[in-house]
Amino acid sequence: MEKQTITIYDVAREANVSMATVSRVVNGNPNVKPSTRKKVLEVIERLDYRPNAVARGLASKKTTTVGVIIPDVTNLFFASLARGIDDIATMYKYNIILANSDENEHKEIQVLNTLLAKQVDGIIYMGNKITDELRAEFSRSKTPVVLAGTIDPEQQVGSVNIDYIAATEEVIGKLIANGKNKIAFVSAPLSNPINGQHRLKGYKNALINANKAYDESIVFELEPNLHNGEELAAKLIAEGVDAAYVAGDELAIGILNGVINAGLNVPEDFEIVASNNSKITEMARPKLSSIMLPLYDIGAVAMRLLTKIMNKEEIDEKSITLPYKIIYRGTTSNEGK
Amino acid sequence: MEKQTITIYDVAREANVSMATVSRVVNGNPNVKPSTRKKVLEVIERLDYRPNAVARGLASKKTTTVGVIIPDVTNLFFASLARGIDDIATMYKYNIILANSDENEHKEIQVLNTLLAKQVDGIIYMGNKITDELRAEFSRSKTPVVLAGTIDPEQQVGSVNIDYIAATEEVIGKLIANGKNKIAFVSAPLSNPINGQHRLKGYKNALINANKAYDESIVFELEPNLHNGEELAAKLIAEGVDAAYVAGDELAIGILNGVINAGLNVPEDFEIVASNNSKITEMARPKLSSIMLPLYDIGAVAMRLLTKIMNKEEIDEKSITLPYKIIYRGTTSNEGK
DNA sequence: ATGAAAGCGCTAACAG
DNA sequence: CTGTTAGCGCTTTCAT
Repeated sequence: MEKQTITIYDVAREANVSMATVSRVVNGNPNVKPSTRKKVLEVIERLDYRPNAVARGLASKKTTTVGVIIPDVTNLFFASLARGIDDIATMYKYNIILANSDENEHKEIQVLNTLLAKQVDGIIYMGNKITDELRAEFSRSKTPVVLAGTIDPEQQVGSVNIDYIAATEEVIGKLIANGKNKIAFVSAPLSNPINGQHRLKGYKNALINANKAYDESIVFELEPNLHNGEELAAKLIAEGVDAAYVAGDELAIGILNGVINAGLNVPEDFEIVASNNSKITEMARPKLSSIMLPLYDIGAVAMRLLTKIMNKEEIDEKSITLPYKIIYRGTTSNEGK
Repeated sequence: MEKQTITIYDVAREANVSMATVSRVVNGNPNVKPSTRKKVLEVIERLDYRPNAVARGLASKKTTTVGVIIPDVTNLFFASLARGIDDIATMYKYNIILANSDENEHKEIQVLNTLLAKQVDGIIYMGNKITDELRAEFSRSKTPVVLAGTIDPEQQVGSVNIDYIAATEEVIGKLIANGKNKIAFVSAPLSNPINGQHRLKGYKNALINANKAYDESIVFELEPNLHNGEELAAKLIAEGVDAAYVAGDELAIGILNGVINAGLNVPEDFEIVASNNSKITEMARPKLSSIMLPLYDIGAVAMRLLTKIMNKEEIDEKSITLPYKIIYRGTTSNEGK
């Protein structure tokens, strides 16, 4: 015999009140006499009643869940953002539906649509380049979208980032100040505006500031995994590169290990700066110097921004720029710092 | 003027059929004449109709979403499981609601309840010790639960794991065969049955096999983070330990770096074996030898198992044990292997 | 093969 | 402060 799910109606009957009243106490509506509230609460307790969020969602047109599109949870960079997102979501009584996209345009569209079908109240998107098709889908629905740690040059929707240009410029400047002559720019695909437009621009700016020529032959674009980093090390050394700015922590560790295994000393012969400061930068030996993105905060602030939008509050600035730091650890020479 | 959401009713009207028919074509019910199916499909296309999953969920009592309770997405071990879970979920048309619990009993109960309120079709739980209260909640609802990479001695619900005892026993045996005399057992809290009962048992077994005494003074229990590992290294060296089995990859890297920074050679003076083989084991220098848990697969199989249960299919064995491997990399001496 | 109609469990006016 | 009454958008018998 099936266990009968007990509904708001059962509670109403047992408590001798109407469904509306039960609904009121469940939702904390103050317009209920304390004594009847108490009575209802007792029945709820006794019957072990649990409101059905789906029914509630249908009736109220709000699901208190937000969709989160993430390239890959297994990537510490995004996982850290996701953690910030979830914590703030929880704080505001939202849950998150997490969907991996692998930065695949087709999957992104696909996932976005199922998220919308599930009537999420909002969406947080993390990824790379936002295709026109995706942008079109974003605006087609009136569901609010916020970008976390990703940049859309069109700036249609809210977003949270740091000033990648300034950060990169600063760090390259430091490398130059340290006496490095040939500083490589190593990056995940440049199709990502953060890499291709912002970080690269910061790199160029620093070069200009120092009166150095931009040399495209030491700008590398590759899939950001450990192996590619290890492999690139030899090439870097062969090119006479003596420092590298690396967009992608895993890539940075690969390069670091590759360079050391090749017999060079870090930071004496070769300096490296990573750019995300995910947990793994501290696992390297020596520990990686890195731009310190406030990963958790980016996620948290993005979610907070989304709650405001969902709540139709006034937003002063929908493109939020968070402060960054640069932390010089073992892969840069720290004299004079 | 508000954009009017278009419903199944609108489609029915425009296509001159009943809602039931539209519902049928949307759900791929074969009992529809091809010509009318075509007609309906055209209207759906024209009106850009998208079924409301919430309404569907209320009517059908199935939400096609599963809840995933995870200690912390930021932990590569669990993130890897989560990836396997999500991929298989997607394959079977489910979405996942991801909720971080921090292995906090209170949060776990809390989260479980909101998941149930949202009428998830099933739950995948990852964590540590399953408290009696949690176990009680599990059985209180008829929502199926599967444990991924976590052990409940009570074996109430389905679960997917490897044979931790055998794996640990094998790896300790190897360390002994390599001539190591004082092998520490370093672990995250032993309250987790995997650590406290299975892994530790494997460790003891190996000792017995080799006719060595169990020495509690070199069994360490601590929060599994990098810093604790680094700090423990000195103690280990002081104790005259010459090898360590470490349950927790981050912890293992900490110990590795600590030991090397103290001037020892790895693996000559000190061997280390990690036990989860998350991505970071390869980022260490030298790369960490490790028990190779099929993390992704554990998640994937757990989700697959859950789909079967949700689908009320016959389950031959609800406690699944996946094969493991041991991969000897740079932190163990590999002579004779 | 198709339609009518009764819910699914809850919220939200509205009335009192 | 409380009850009545419509729905929310879709699935699902049950007829036809």
